[in-house]
Amino acid sequence: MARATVQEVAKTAGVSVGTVSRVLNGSPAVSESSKEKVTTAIRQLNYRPLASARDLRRDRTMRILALAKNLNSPVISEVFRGVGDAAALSGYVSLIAPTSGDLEREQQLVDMLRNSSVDGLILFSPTMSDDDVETLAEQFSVVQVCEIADSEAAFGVSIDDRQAAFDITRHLIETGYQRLAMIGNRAARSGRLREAGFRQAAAEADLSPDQMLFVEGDFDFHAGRRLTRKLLETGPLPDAVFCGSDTVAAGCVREITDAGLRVPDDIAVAGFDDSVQAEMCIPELTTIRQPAYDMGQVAFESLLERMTVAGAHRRGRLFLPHELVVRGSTKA
Amino acid sequence: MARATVQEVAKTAGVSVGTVSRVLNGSPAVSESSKEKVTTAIRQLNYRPLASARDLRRDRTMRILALAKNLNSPVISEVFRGVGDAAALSGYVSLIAPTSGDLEREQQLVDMLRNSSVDGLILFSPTMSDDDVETLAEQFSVVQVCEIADSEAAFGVSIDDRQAAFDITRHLIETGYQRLAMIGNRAARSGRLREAGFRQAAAEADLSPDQMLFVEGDFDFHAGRRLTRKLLETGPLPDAVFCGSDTVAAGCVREITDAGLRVPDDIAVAGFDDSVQAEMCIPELTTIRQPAYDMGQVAFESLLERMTVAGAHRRGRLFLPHELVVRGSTKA
DNA sequence: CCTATATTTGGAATCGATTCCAAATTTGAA
DNA sequence: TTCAAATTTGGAATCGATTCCAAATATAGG
Repeated sequence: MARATVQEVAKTAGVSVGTVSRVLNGSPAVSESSKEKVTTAIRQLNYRPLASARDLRRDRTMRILALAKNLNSPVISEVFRGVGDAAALSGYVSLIAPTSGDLEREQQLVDMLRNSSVDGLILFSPTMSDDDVETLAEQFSVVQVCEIADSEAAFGVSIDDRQAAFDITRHLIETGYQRLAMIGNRAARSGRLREAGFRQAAAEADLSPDQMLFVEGDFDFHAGRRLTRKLLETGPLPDAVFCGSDTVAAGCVREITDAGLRVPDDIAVAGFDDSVQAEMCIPELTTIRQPAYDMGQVAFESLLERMTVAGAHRRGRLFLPHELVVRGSTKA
Repeated sequence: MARATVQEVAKTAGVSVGTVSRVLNGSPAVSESSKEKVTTAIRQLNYRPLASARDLRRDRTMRILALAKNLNSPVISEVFRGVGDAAALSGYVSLIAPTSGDLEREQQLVDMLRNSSVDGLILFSPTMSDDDVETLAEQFSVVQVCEIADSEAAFGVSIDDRQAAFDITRHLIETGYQRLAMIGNRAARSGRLREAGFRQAAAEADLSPDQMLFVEGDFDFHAGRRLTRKLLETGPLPDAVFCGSDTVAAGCVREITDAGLRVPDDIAVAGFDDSVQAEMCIPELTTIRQPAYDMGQVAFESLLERMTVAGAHRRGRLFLPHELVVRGSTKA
C-alpha cells in the first residue's frame, strides 16, 4: 500500500485539497460535515502528511537539534531532558546527536541547521572554534549551553563556572585546608574557567604557588585515578584536592583510598556537578550542584525566542545559580 | 540576506538549474568549465540546498532516528555510538531522542518515521506494546536493539539475556554459593529474560525456592540500595546477590558494606553490563559484558538492509556474544 | 567537409502540502 | 422573498531541488 496524498484524501472524501488541508490544520472555516468526511477518509487511507512537503511550504520544521561530544555524562543527559521537555511544551521536537569530538561529523550535523532540516541548534561542547560558532549564530538560531567561551561575544546559558569553582575552593580554605591541588581539564571551556576560579580563591587566600598543585587531563574515572597517582607520587602531598568533575573525583577518592590514605582525614576531595556519582563515592562527595534540567529549559526558551522573534538580540550570557553541597569527602 | 535557491545560483553562474543540480550531485555529465562556474556561484551566494525540497523530490532523507527512554545509561550511549558510527559510514545521519517513558512523546517521535522525517527507526526500550511495534515494523523500517520481547515475532539485535543471566548465575553456583538472591526489574523486557535465566540456573542446580530470593524494582543506584536493604531485613541472608545491572549492583555493594558486612566474604555481588560502574565499585564487580558498541553497529546494518533492500525479511533475532567478567565482588 | 556518435545543456514537469483568491453557498435581517 | 453579509469551498499557484527528454554542441571517423 503506497503512501496516500492530500489529493487522494480529497477525492475519497469528495472535497477539495484545500478543505483537507484546512481540516489537517484545524482551520475554523470548515463545516462539520466536511470535517467529518475528511476525518473518515484520513483514517480509512491511513493518511499522514508528508513532512518534507509541509516543511517546504511552511518554511519551518518545528524541530531543533542539540549537539554534544558524548551523551554519557549525567549533566548532559539532564540538560537535554530539560531541553526536550521545554521543547515539547512549545510543540517542538528536540533531537540529539553526539559528535564524538569529530569536527567533520559536527559540520555535517550543523549543516542540518544550514539546510533547514531543523529550525534551531543547541550546542553543548562544540568542537568548532569560537569564531565559527559566532559566525553561525549571526545567521541562524543557535544557543550554547554549559560550555561557553569567555569571550567578548559569548552568549548562552550556564552556571558561573569561575564563581562556582571559587566558592568551593574558598570553602576548602575556610575549612582549614592549606595545601590545595586541582585536577582540571583545559580542553574544556568550562574547565579553564574552573581553573581560574580555583586560582583566584587560592590567590586571595595568599597561598603560595607550591601550595597550589595543578594537574590536568580528561574528565573520566580512569583519568581521575591516573592524575591522582601523579599527584601522590610527585611533590609534597596536598591536604585537599578539588576535581573538575564528580567522575574525576570518584577516581581520585578511589586512588587515595587504594594508596592506604583516608578521605577526608588525610586528604579531602571535592567534586563538581553533583551527579549520581557524588553519592556513590565513599565517603560521599562535597561538590557543586548544577541546575542542569533548568539550564536545558532556559536554553530552549532562549532558542525559541531567537527562532520566532525577528530581531531578537543574541548577545549575553545567562547565569543560573549553582549551589555548594557539603558532604563527607571534606571535613565540616 | 535571504536564502539562495538553485534558480539564483543558475542565473549567477549563467547556466540552467539542471546543470546546477548536476554539479551538486556529482553527475559526470558536466563540463569542467560549467562545474567551475557553478562552484564559484555557490560559494559566492553561500548556497545550501534546502533539505525539505530535496527530500520531497528524492523521497528519502538519509536520516534515521534512535529512541530510548533515557540517555544516561552507559549501555545506551555506547549502543548509539555504534549506531552513529555505522550510519556515518553509509552516509546517514543518526538522531537520538529520549521518550522519558511517555507514550505520547514516543508516538510523536515515531510519527517522524510515519511522515518520512526519517527513513528508519531504532528502538531501544519502547513504551508502546509489542503488538504496536510489530504493526509499525510491517510498514516501516524498524529495528529493535537490546530490549526485545521474547515473542513469536521478535526481531532485533541483542545479547541472549536469558543465557547471560544463566551463565553468571551458574558461575555463582559453581563458585560455591548456595543461597542466591536476585534483584531484577520486571518492567523491562530484558529484565524478565534475566530473571528467567537466573531461575533456570538455580532450578538446574536443585536449589529450593527459599534458596532463591527475588526482589524487583527500578534499575538505578538508589533502588539498588533500597532493594538490598529489603533483602537484608527480611528473610535469611543470601550468600550471593545477582543484580540485573551494574548500577543496581553498585547500590547493593554499598548497602551491604554500610551494614557492616563484607563483599564478597559475607555476601558476593554480581552485576550486569560491565559499565564503568563495575570498575568504580569496591571491590570491582563480577559482571556480564555486553558488546554494546557492536550491537549498535549491527543494528544499523540491519536497519540499512530494511531501508534499501525491497523485500528484506524482517523476522529473526540477532544474538551477539556476551562475556562473563570475573572480578573481586565474587570469590574466584 | 560531412555524417554519425558522444557529450553537454536547457527547461518543463514533478514531488505533496499549503495558501490565497475568487466563487459558491448559507445565514440573517428586513 | 430579497439582498447583503458571513461562511464555506474549489482549485491554481507556490515552495525549491531533481530528473527526464529533447535540443544543442562537440568529437571522431571516413
